Amino acid sequence: MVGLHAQKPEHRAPPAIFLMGPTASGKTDLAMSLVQAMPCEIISVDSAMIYRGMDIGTAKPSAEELQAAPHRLIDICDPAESYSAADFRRDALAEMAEITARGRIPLLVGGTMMYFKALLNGLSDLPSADSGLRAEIEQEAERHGWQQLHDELAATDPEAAQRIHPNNRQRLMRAIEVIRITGRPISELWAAKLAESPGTSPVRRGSGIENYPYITRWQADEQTGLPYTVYQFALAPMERSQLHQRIQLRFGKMLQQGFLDEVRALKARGDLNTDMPSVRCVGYRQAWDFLSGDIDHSTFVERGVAATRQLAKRQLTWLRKWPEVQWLDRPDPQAVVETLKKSGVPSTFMMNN
RNA sequence: GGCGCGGUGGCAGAGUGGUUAUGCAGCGGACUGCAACUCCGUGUACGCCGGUUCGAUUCCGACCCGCGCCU
Repeated sequence: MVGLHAQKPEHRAPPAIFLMGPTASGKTDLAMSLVQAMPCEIISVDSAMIYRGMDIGTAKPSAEELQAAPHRLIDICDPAESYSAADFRRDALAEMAEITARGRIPLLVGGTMMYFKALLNGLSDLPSADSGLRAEIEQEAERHGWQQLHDELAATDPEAAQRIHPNNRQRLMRAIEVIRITGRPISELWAAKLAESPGTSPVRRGSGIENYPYITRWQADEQTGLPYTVYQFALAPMERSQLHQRIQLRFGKMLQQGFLDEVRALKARGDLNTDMPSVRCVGYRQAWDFLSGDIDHSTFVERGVAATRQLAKRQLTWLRKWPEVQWLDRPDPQAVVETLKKSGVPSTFMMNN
């Protein structure tokens, strides 16, 4: 394939499309249509679909759909593993670079807003999680109480203490973890990223992108520091009640498709537990409780559906304040194509093959 | 028809003569390495009418509705 970028050496970063939206809004449908309409390749942005063996409950695209439109970053982890926003950023950048190098457009589709944010805005240079240290911190908390840990944080890093509620153990633990590993206040490390002026270093070292000559020639986007021109879309029905309806319907379908058998199989492995991110996923956690005999079937369904609604609400909270998104109230590929054309995406990108 | 018990916010469920029960759901929000996570905020609701009282969701009476028993 002739390098489209080489033919049209504008000093503009190559395109990338973000397709975001709450659960059950029809993102997969729209992505499938877009793959038909233009030369793009899908990268999943979903913290649950990364897990192998978790297909029904995560609403993973079907085998036929995956055949027609391969999704990257799906089925990349065992349910016993955990995966972080930093992992995602690294992997997504590598996949984007590869797709772009082939003259195609990366289409990032999903609902894990934290991953989108990490990709778009980057992350500070922080150490990754240390399970040993976390266990230690947890023990201390059991002895002295979480409040005391928060007091401790307030003494050494008042800014972080102010931003993290004392009840938010997970984030409190993370802050203390980082401080103990680096010996520096976490708020200082957060600030370090903001100081780095965006746009000046188009290629992030270690991202994998520097291996692709097509890309290194472009300026990074001024806003994000990403070496892509990002077009962002948010898909969600206008009416919340409509989304609730879809969620309810879809949960019922999942049950018919054997969702409980899927969870039964996970449970039967014997090495998974409810502290793991995989088992904490919406629906799975409630199914786990049901299969353990802690709740009855109707409670399971009720709580599973409610948890999904709550997920959708949190996703919408992210999206509402998201800058520069175009909202779509239904999975209409034409609307996306039109926007891209108007935005000056080269027409060679608009025709498939 | 008679007797008994009960009617509390969308649901569940305490309670009191005058100061917010609470839980769940819903809604709003935060969120830089577990993010489909984690966390924060948010509702004077007491069946109806009358009476007692400075004051009634709480006491008294009638009525309506539900459940149970009796004829």
